[in-house]
Amino acid sequence: MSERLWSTAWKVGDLAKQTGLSVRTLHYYEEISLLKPSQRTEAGHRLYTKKDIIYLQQIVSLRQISFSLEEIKDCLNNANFSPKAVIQSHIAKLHKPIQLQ
Amino acid sequence: MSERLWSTAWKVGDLAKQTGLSVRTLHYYEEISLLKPSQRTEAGHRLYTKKDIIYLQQIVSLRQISFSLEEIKDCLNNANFSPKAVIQSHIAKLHKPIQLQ
DNA sequence: TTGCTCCTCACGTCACGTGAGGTGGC
DNA sequence: TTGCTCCTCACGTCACGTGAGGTGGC
Repeated sequence: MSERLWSTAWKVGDLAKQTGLSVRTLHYYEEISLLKPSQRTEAGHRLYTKKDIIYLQQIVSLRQISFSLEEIKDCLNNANFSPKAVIQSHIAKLHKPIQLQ
Repeated sequence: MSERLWSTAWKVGDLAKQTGLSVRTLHYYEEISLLKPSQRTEAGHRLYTKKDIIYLQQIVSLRQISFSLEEIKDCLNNANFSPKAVIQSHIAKLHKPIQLQ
């Protein structure tokens, strides 16, 4: 009956090790509805699928360029979201020089 | 007597505009003894010198690669501090690939 | 059975944000 | 005098860290 449904899924600890995030961080992302695992085991353990992981990689990328988690949520929920445009606008900001005097 | 000592110095608001940091952030950096302005006016207004600004630019650089303010303090207080070594170790970390399975 | 990982609270912390109330120079 | 910037509290918030106490599969 229960033939390890999660053979192609990852538990929260696996994902933490592989991404360098903490388990607490993944819990928090679920808490604020940023990334909810697609499945749970019968015992209530979180199961992340390949799809979840791809989504998480986008989150991590945007976080690295100092987006707030709220902004990331907006970006990824927006059907018009274009990674290329986001990166380009980020680079444009970086090119604004720090001017003294 | 007081012939605008700060002709070659910047007030906290000037510095905020030019670096993109907030005034509160600069207050906070002084509060935790990360960056104390070299001078104050008679009225108690913070005056940052060229030296302070160079120091601040190092802080901002290290913060951008996700150093904590405590780590930054240690780095910059360490006589052996080598920007090159820090950046190289940071790049090495980035090259550690995210591995699944 | 022992160890490890998982779970849900829940309080603590870091790095600021955001007024509140008042002072000071062009 | 009006506006703007400056000051010092001090409480709030975001993104987690860190136990506390208990459950579950190899």
